[in-house]
Amino acid sequence: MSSLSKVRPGRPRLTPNNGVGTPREQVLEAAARLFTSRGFAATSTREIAEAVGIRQASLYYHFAGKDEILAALLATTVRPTQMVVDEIVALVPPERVETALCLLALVDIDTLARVPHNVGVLYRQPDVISATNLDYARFRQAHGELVEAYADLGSRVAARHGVTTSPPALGSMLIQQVEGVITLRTDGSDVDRDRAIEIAAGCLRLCGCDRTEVDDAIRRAIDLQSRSWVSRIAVC
Amino acid sequence: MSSLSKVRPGRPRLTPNNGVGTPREQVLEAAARLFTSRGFAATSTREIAEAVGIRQASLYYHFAGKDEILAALLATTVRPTQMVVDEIVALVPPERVETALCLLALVDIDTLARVPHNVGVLYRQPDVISATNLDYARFRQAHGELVEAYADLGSRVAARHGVTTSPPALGSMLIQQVEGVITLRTDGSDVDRDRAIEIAAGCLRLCGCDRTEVDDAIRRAIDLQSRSWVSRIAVC
DNA sequence: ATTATCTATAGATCTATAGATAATGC
DNA sequence: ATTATCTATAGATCTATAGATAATGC
Repeated sequence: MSSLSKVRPGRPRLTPNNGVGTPREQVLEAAARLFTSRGFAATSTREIAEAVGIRQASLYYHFAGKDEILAALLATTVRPTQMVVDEIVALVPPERVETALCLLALVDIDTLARVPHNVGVLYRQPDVISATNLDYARFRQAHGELVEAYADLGSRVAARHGVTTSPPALGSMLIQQVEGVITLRTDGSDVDRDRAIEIAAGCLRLCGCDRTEVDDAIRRAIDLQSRSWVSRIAVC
Repeated sequence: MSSLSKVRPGRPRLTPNNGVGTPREQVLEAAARLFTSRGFAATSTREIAEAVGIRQASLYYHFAGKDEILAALLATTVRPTQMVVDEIVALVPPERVETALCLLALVDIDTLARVPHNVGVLYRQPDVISATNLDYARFRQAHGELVEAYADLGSRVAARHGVTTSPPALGSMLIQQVEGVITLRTDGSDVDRDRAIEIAAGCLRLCGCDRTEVDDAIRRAIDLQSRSWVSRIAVC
């Protein structure tokens, strides 16, 4: 049995369907790749169709329009971390806030480094923001909650070290650090395990941890990550 | 005498010229605002012309095309910091690396917070990157040199504190922190002096400085900045 | 009959060019 | 004469719709 999708009804494509998944999924995959690499407004429906291997008009059987393709993409783009923040925090005893922060950072960095196309970056593109009013608000809300989680854990760590940075500022500095992964990937660097650990260590130092505390928290967080389900978070 | 531009030859505009600067500058200003807020590909030449108050075709008297407008914008967008890194570093005695790093960060944050439109963000937009092959390479080069300056200063500070993060990784973490200002501005937050200092302090902590070292370096850097020409860097 | 494609095309842009026009400046 | 605009428009897209067609499935 072939790994190709089983033969479906409907008129055959001019170039045979060699893609994986349903046609709808093929469109989303191609659109994700083109939107993130060339931009939403700069990508025509024709280019998406060509990437899939169908005619431009055939897109409209699956989606009502270009905006709908974007909306469908954005809807699937909750950063997996957002689903599991609470579980991550609950995994660590409250007196080990450093470890919790470190684990959150590591999980987040891992997912950002691994998602196939960085669909999350679309929310930073002005053409996307002006194209979708509804979804953008929802994304900002969810993202804001993640920032709050960083702010909460971070400022609890910071308080122990006399670091007086305000929680909101600290939260945005921490997530900025983690989301540097997106920039690195865009620039073509690969984010390996060592790099992930360096970034997580940076987060701890941002909160005022000294070297031994950083090393300790990293060790514990890596251990927790390797033995728990959080390492197996779905990557869309 | 009026503050409006003096009357020029040429057929008058349908709507009188109330803008400041030459027509060329008016086009660049409008394009900067639209490109950064709505995206390059998503902005039509008609929209630029309307923002200026002229007809779409009149743009072509000043620029050969939309790409030329973009190129002219990008050409004026060397981050002022890039011009003065060496001077900033030279301003501080070599044994005070912390202060030098802090000063560099403060100057950089200040300029990023104050440039009228964040034209630098254009280089992060995929449609811009694929539209301009030539200028992009030059920008990356200049930006890379700035990252190296951060990497150099940062790792000299880090070495004193047993922080073993590799210089390139540390450099990108530091600039990531500083460029968080761009994200903040995009999100509508205002970056005041206190916020700038918090971010600069974060840079020092990233390199392993403890609280007293951070406070000391901040104090010295602020003093240097206030008494030297670097506070008066041109903002395009 | 249902499904998923195809061809063909309308209508709305959008970019860029050609040539006219209304000022100033000599 | 020179300058900076204007009007008009060609030609190239680009999005979306209408209707035909070639498969499967009952």
